[in-house]
Amino acid sequence: MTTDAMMTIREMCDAFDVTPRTLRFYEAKELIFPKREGTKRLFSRRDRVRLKLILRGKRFGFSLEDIRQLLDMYDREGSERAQYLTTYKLAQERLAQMEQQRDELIEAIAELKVELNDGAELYKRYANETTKSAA
Amino acid sequence: MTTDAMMTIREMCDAFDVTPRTLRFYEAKELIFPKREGTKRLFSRRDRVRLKLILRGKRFGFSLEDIRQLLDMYDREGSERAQYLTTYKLAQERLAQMEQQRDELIEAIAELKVELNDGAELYKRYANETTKSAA
DNA sequence: CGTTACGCTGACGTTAACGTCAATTCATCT
DNA sequence: AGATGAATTGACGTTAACGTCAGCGTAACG
Repeated sequence: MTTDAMMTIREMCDAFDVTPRTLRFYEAKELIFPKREGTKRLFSRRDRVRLKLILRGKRFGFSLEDIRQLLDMYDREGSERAQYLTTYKLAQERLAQMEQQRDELIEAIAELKVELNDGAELYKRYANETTKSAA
Repeated sequence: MTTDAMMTIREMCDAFDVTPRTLRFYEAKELIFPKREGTKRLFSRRDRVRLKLILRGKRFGFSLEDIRQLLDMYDREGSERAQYLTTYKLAQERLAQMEQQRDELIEAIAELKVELNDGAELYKRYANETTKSAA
């Protein structure tokens, strides 16, 4: 159904907006497993699914190492409850981190806005003085 | 008024919770300018003010290089309107970045929560099956 | 058969912000 | 005087996720 053919490295790069180096790097890190036609890489549907998950994981802020472990567990999904729980726990921990990060960010934004307001008033005064002396 | 004495590197480290390496690094990057008593560093009130600003800047997510530029302008605060505007603009740009980052984070959190819910239901099914087969 | 394009494999480079370690100096404590 | 404890400089190490470059093979075009 979902285009089942193998894809070349270039097609992959165009499809996912990554560089060849990135794909080779992910292969070296055992995140994807392209087959070979002679020496050239061929990416299967499975590789594409994994790459999609990798990129999503990155958006979530997971490290590649985290992602590799998650993918490994994802493979034998359901086969081992304990492992699934590990995945679940890892994701929840990450979620907690992200929420904390979000809160810190929100606070920092608020602080920075205050500074900017202070600054704006300072600037207004200077602008006034300048205007006055120019008048 | 605000304790005007010079401080040793150790006092600084204790006061600001940084390592000596950090202070030396900041000096090398020309963010602070401790005097010398023989070969030993002595930090003035000015250094302390700057360090405080540096650490705040880091909380805001500025790079040290950004911070250095901001401090330089801060020094001649008010003396040059154009420079003040530059500072202001830089801070606003950073604010925009942070707000975008915050929004992306919030979205990623939402996505991740959905995944976790999906996962939780999957797990419930497995748990059920296991319970059944155990019964 | 020459060249142009693409792919492959090492292997070293990059960035930020320090950490870590060695060799040395200096002052103080005993 | 010897030992102990801080400080200093210089230099290399670290981490993540690739970027970049050299040197090589090969496949198709004309």
